[in-house]
Amino acid sequence: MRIATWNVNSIRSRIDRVEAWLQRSDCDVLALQETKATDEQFPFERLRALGYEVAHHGLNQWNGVAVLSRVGLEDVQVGFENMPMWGDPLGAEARALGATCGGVRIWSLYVPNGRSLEDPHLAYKLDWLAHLRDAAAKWLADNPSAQVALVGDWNIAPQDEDVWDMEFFADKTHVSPPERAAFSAIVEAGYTDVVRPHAPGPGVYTYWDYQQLRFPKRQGMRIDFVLGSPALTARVEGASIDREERKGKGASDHAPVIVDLANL
DNA sequence: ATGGTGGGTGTCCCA
Repeated sequence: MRIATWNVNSIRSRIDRVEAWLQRSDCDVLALQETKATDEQFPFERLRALGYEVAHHGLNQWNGVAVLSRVGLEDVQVGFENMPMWGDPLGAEARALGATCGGVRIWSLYVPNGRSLEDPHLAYKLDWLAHLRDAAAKWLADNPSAQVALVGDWNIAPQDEDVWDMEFFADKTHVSPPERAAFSAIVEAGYTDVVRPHAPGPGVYTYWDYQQLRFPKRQGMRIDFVLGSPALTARVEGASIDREERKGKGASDHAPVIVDLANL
């Protein structure tokens, strides 16, 4: 079974690319982030026509997460337990969607962007991650052999090699100790980065800013991850980052991240 | 040539 995650940065502007990618990638499950669409605007039919069941959660032009599956899609859940809210008026943002696909509990996650070290959005991001940790720990406590994949755009570079220049990021988010601690807490709760062993760094990234010619200059960040529960991690046979998809006109600023699981 | 972006409900906000 092949699963993947991809921040598409607007499904409406990227639908041709997503269709073409699905047609060539032999993917069974694809989690999307930043669909930037309401459910009404989401192109369900074009994806169903490719053989996928589709669950989407989108409230407005921001955020938005989806799960596509051709191996079943059951028990869809919008948001995780006690997920923090944001905004005025206070409300849940469309940042987490769970679904069971082929026996794997997939969570498509779009972790809040902290914006800057002084911004209240950073505290929101840390709180959101702490509650995700609590929810994910409980899923494993309830069933230690559960196959769970926490996938998506984490907006964190956990190691120094995950950014192109630590000096550039010295006063920026994504690499700060509190953010890295929040990521580590989820790892310590039992979830493993299953891609890194198959795509070692340095210089291996999943995101390149549109600005400043970051992609051709190979100045990226590794911020999109697939974290597997122990039972899922045991099934991983390979993984890759589809850097080719970042090339050319009309690319998302993120590349798809792909994981291959042994059949049961 | 020392600059160079691209989404969205757009002339501002968000990444």
